[in-house]
Amino acid sequence: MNPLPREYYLQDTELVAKSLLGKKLFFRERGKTLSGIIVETEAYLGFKDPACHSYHGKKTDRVKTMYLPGGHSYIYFIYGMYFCFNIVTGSEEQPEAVLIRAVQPDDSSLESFRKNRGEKIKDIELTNGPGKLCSAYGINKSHNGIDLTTPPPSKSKAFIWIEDGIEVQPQQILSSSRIGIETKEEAAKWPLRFYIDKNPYVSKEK
DNA sequence: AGTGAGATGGCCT
DNA sequence: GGCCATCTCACTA
Repeated sequence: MNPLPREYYLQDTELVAKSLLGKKLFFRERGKTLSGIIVETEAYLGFKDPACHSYHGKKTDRVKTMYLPGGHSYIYFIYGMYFCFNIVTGSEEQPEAVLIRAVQPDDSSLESFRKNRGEKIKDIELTNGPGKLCSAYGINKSHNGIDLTTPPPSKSKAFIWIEDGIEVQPQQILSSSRIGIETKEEAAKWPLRFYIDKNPYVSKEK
């Protein structure tokens, strides 16, 4: 286990969103470790971003974990059925985050992912969307606010962390507007979604 | 392959 | 009461 350090997450949010492509997302609970390569992310830029939950300094119960230092998980419940997994970036005064939208499953995790998602789901459909990947990993609200840089003292507690994975060249990184925020005025156009070119595990082309 | 509706409940005004 | 950083299924073609 070799989690990326705190300093990594304190960098510029957009930079982190791009840099996370190719990294490995690990999740360990009840002695079982699942993993996949991050292939799609979105940046959410805090105070100045109308699409961000912390826009204009909003700090309701749900958004509180975004005010933790970079390198914590921010997980919220959406559409009555799904969870979205984000990684907090920046300092405590800077409630920004990166949404993980899709991963490419590691072979060692395929069996568990399918068990969590349903036996008839194709490999390609297991983790190609923010709600799908949470369901595949088994990530839910109980994992909100976890420190991704330091394993918990007790092994029985869940841990989520990121490690270096595959190398991604700058020219392999494409960007687009973010998914699902058409109603957020001009921010709907901001090119803050990043994904690996031609990777089949990306949620959708655009 | 692409479209459209329904599921389902926390969150916020 | 309406919105929502989503997904699935049934239906066209």
